[in-house]
Order: sequence, then C-alpha cells, then structure tokens
Amino acid sequence: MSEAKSVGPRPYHHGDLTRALVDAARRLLESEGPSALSLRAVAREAGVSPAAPYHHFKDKAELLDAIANEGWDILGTQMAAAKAATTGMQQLTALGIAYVCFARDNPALYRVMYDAARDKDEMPEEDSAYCMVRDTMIENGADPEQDRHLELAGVAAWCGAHGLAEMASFKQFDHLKAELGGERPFFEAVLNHMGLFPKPHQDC
Amino acid sequence: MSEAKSVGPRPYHHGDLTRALVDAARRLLESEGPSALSLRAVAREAGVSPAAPYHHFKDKAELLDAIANEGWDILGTQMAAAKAATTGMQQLTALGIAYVCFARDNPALYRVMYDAARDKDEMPEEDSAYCMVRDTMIENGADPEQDRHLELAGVAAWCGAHGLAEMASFKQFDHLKAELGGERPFFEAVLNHMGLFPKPHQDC
DNA sequence: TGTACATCAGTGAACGCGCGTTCACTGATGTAC
DNA sequence: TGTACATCAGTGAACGCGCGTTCACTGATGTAC
Repeated sequence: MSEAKSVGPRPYHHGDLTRALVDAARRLLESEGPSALSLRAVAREAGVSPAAPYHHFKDKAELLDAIANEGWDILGTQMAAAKAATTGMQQLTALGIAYVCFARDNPALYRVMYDAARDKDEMPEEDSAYCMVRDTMIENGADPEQDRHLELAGVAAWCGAHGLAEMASFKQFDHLKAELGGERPFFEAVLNHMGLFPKPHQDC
Repeated sequence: MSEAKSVGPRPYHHGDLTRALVDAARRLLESEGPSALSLRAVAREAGVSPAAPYHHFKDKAELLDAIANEGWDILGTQMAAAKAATTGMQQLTALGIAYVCFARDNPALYRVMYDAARDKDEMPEEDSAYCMVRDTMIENGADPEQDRHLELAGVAAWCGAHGLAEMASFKQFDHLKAELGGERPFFEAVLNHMGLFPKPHQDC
C-alpha cells in the first residue's frame, strides 16, 4: 500500500507457492492430461524456476500425493453435498453419480488419485468416499452387524463406481447417452444395473 | 543342419522379429510395469538395436496397438474356455471371473489394453469380450428385442468387471480375500454383489 | 527506531539420463538369367 | 548349377528433447539488540 506496488510480474517471494503449485498442477492435468504432469511443467505453469518446488516438496512423489489428497477432499465435498440433497435409498445413487461426475469432470486428476490409492495398504480412513457410502448404507437399513456383507457391498460399490468413472467418457457410449437423454441418466441407469445397494430382499 | 550352426547368439536376420518384439514387450510389462515400456527397452529386451523395430512397426503407437490386440485375443480365449466349462447363468459369473483373473495375472498388459480401448470410437466388434457377454445373456433368456436394456446390462457388466479388474490386486482387500477363502471367491462375491445379470424378475 | 545478521524462498545453470526417431550403412536372402 | 543384383532386415551413431534433481548463488524477510 505504501509504495506503488507494480501490478506487473510476481514478487520475488511468492506467498503461497505450495498452493500455487497444486493449482498449477490441476490446470495442467486437465488441459494436457496426466502424461504432461512433470515437476518442471508444474513449475513452468506456476511461473517459477524448476528448482523452486523443492522448497515445498521433497520430490515429485510428494507433489503428486498433495495433488491426490486435494482431489479426494474435493470429491468428498461433492459427495457430501449430493447426499445432503437427497434422502433414503436415493442417497446411494446420488453418491455414485457424484463420484462418477467428479471423474468425468476431472479425468486426469481422478487418474492421479487412483494411482495414489493403488499404493496404499490400508482401507480408506474416516471421512473417505468409501466410508460415506458405508455409513449411508447403514443409515438406510443395512445391518452393521453383518460386517462382511456390508464391506462386500461397499467394495462392490467402489469397484463399480470406479469402473464407470474411468469409462465415463468412452465415445463408445455416446449413442446410449443420447438415447437415454444425457450423461446423468446414463450414469444412473448403469449404476442401477450394477445393484449398488446392499440387497435387502435376497430371499424373495 | 549342414553346418555346425553356432548355438550362440542370434543370426543376423531374426526370423520373426515382430513376434519377438511383442513377446519381449509382454515380458517387460509384467516384470517392470507399464511405465517401463519404451520402444528402446523392448528392442533391448529382444536383443536387437533400437532402430530394428521400425522395420516392423511404423512407430511406438503401432507397437502398443499390436500388444493390446494380442492381449484381447488371449483374454477372449480364456473367457471362451471359462464359458465352455460352465452352463446356464453360471456362465456369466464365469466370464466375469475369467476377465478379472486375466487382469490380475497381467495387470500391466491389461492397462495397455484399456488405454488402447480408450482411444477407440466404436463399440467392440464381433468376437470381443463384450459381445461374448451379450450373447451369453441372450442364450440365458435375456430378450434380444430389448436392445437398450440388453446393452445397458452389457455396459454395466463391462464397467463393473473393469473396476474390479483394476482393483483386483489392491492390498486393501487382502483381509476380505482371506476371510472369503481366496481370491476367486472374493471376485465372485463382488461380481455377484454388482448384479452382473440382466435382472429377470424386476417385478418381484 | 535503526541496523546487523540469520533464515527463508527464490534463481538459473548444470548433471546425467532415457527417450523416439532418423540416417547412412551393411550383412543376408532370394530371384533372374 | 553359378553368378549378378535387387531387396530386405538388421546395425550403430547421432539428433534434439524433456525429465528429476543438485548446486552455489542471491534477493527478501524478520528478529535481536
């Protein structure tokens, strides 16, 4: 304020380069795809030298981790919103659709998230998309005592949603989407066909 | 035969380098993963100079295509065998399990196949895994007149199987596999949870 | 309030690497006469 | 059957490239006195 702060290019110190790098990475991901996501490219996109990121991340893997984590956060927020907007059994479909729509809108980011998950050992923890689905199943009548059955249902939902998420933009499905009246109805139809729900009337 | 053919290294002309390159690529894929699959590495693995592959493939993409095609062939063979070994509705489960087992046994190859499929425009043609599933559905009572319903069922099966295939080796599922008595029972349980089958008693 | 100095967050040049692809070449093969 | 020659399928050196990472450096910031 005291000086005429040149609006021109960037001050020497950045303020929050960590943030800027993750943002730049996301921009790059969606404009150029996952194969373009190099440390150097991220630095370039952020307008910073190739060495600068090393003050904020140990190495490339740590940057990727940060990107993936941000992805899971955003996904969680969107799923929570979808759940809040519906009630009863519809919540499960809504969660599935939110998951798939996120992947459709952020395909490259989703790929990075998936690759990160691949390297983990333990099941997703508290607050994850996975747990949100499981909790919703319980709230809607699944028996929390039947651990195995419940976990299987959760895993099936996860796998099914992942499969559709990855294939969401396949051009092969374009005519089906058109016939069904859009992408969302298509997602919903496929998810329903996959029987996301814990089957309550198994003995019917 | 006429000469003492030195058993030692390779003759100048290779005989069938196209074959040898695809084989080398598969070896590399499963030992080093998809990221190690460079043209140079394949040539190296085949014991040939980096330029040699260009007499057999226009560029790297064409080699990848050949690898993917071979993958689909092998998968098709294994699925056909699984189908032949069962009858009735069980055939659908068997097809799903064959699909997933193939991906588990050849994860890197499966990834290459998937990436190739991603770039295609049309639905899989004749003899594909996809058509095999659809035909089996029809043979087991699905109504071939209900185009849309049948295609949706096929797509749902494809997505579901793909999701499980990609996640088949997640360490997160180890304890579930153990509880269920192995990988196959786990695959079967998840696939059943996903309702692979065209639902016949939708009105029950 | 003003100055000395430690610390922090950048720079930019350089490293070694493996990549896809091209090029002029050469060794092996097979066909015409 | 033997030789000339076109063709095919290799070689190996070279190209330019972008990568991840390191290094000695320097500009900006903030704290102690």
